[in-house]
Amino acid sequence: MFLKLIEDVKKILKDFGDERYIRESEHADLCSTIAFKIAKDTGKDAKIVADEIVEGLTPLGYVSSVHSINGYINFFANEEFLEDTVKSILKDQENYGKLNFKGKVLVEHTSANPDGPLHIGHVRNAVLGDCIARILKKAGYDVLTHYYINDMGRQMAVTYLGYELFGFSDKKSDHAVADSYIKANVELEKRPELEKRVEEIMLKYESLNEEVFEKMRNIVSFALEGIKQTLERLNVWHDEFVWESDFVKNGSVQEILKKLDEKKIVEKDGAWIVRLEGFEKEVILKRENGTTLYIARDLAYHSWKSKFFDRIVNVLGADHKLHASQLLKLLEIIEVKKPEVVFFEFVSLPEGRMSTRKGRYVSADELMEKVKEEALKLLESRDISQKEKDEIAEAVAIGAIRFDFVKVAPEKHITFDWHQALDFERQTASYIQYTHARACSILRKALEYGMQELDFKGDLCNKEERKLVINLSKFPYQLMRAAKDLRPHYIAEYLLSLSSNFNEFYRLHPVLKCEKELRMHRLALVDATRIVLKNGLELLGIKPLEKM
RNA sequence: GGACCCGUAGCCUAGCAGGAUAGGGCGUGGGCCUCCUAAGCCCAAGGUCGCGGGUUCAAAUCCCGCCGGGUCCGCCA
Repeated sequence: MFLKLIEDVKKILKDFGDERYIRESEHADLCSTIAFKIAKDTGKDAKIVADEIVEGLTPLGYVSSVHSINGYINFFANEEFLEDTVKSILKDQENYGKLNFKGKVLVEHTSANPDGPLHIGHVRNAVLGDCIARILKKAGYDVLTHYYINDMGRQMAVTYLGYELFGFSDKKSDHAVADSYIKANVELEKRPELEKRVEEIMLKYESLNEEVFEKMRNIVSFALEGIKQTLERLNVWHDEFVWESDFVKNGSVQEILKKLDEKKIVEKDGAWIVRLEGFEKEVILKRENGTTLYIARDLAYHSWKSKFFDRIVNVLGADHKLHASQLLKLLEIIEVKKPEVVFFEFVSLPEGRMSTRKGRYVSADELMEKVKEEALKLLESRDISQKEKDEIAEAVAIGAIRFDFVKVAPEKHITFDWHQALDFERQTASYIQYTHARACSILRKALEYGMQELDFKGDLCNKEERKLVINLSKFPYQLMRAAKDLRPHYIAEYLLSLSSNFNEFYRLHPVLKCEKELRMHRLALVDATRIVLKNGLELLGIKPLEKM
């Protein structure tokens, strides 16, 4: 509905309706700063320019009034806008917010090496990618998600070696794999002659040696089993798990190499080398021993992606920036559609960066367990069943973890802090879940008392209600911004502000105790808020609880 | 050394196609449950928006330089 308001403002401003100068404001429902721009170009006073513009304007559509103040042109929405906002939310329910973007989108995310369990760095990737996929889906796209299984790297050969030397313990599979992988790395330091075996495994795997191939696939699948359990608990979903080695197996890596070769850019000096303009570092496609490198397989994978999708999104750690820019450049050369890459910065521990190889990490499983324990403590004294407590604690814990990662802009470094991770007193997912539960509770009671009619009236709105409705109207607008920029934290910020608006309203204005007309009006508003919070939480993969 | 990212109160963070008193939260101090869930709400203190220049009527936001932190610069992925 807010998008409609913007359209109306554009219409009112006519020639001055440049969208770049229309923005949200704390002083109005919308404002335009076009007068400042014109003042700059013409050398006039912005105040006077704004006054002159406003003189010639007539409000229309959802806009009730236009004012010029200090160069700003302020717009206010009318009561019809408030009513239509609430009505369309109540009508559309879970579909409220849906946009009409069209096309097929592939989102690849997480794609952690299957040499151990997911750690909190992978969680950032998984949550970001999963939220982006949810947002794009709500925006109208046909979305598919991929986990790219990096089964061909050196680290997998070391994992294989670890299995040969130590086997796997009976821990959760991904943790068992990590233990042997870590031990194998220690062993490699002590006995450098084992390097030969590592290389042999890599060579045999790439040449599809039957025994090594089968065993490697089993090891990787075993690790993946545990990883999938973790992802499921995190409420992160992948439609497909794609094996890197399949692109070797089906010949598409060779095809890509041929394509590049035809472009006459490959130097063959034993190894296959491409020197890209503007890059200080050359790209190696093939080693002297004939095996391919990651980038060769990645090119094949992206060539495949480009055939089926209109928009391709990759979520990657910032350490992949060089690789990604080289990949993009090579894709450009062979005329293949390029992906949009969403980078996120590192999650480190107070004692430094994490490393699976060195066994220095906080696993996602450990994080989920500890956060849940903490959530359970808060529920101890509540008069609800143990089963309910467990379900609530689980939803609160997963929500808190997801929210903590999605809330901060991806380009910010995160230093993981246990104290912060376990603190529910902060404004976090549980704040939004609690607000949602509050709304549900009022509606539940209303139903119990036989007060099921809802009837929102624009003219009954007080200050807090009006503010709340205006913010409710912004949900599709915020979704659009998040989908365009691939920045899910807009949604997190939005839900916090909406919760705050609702809690202010809740404190000052009783719902169930007022006379009928006002009660029906407020109940409608409570229900509309409930719906938007629910839809918003679902965009972030957080369970909207009805009781807490 | 080069390239990229970050630097906003004691701590975490939003704002960064320039614009109205720099928003939140944690922590600190003080209030609010005979009333729809206090995982809530209100008030207060706390800010050279890393530093120095520049552009502009206007800079947290754009440009340049510096400082601090991170990442990358493998025939690893």
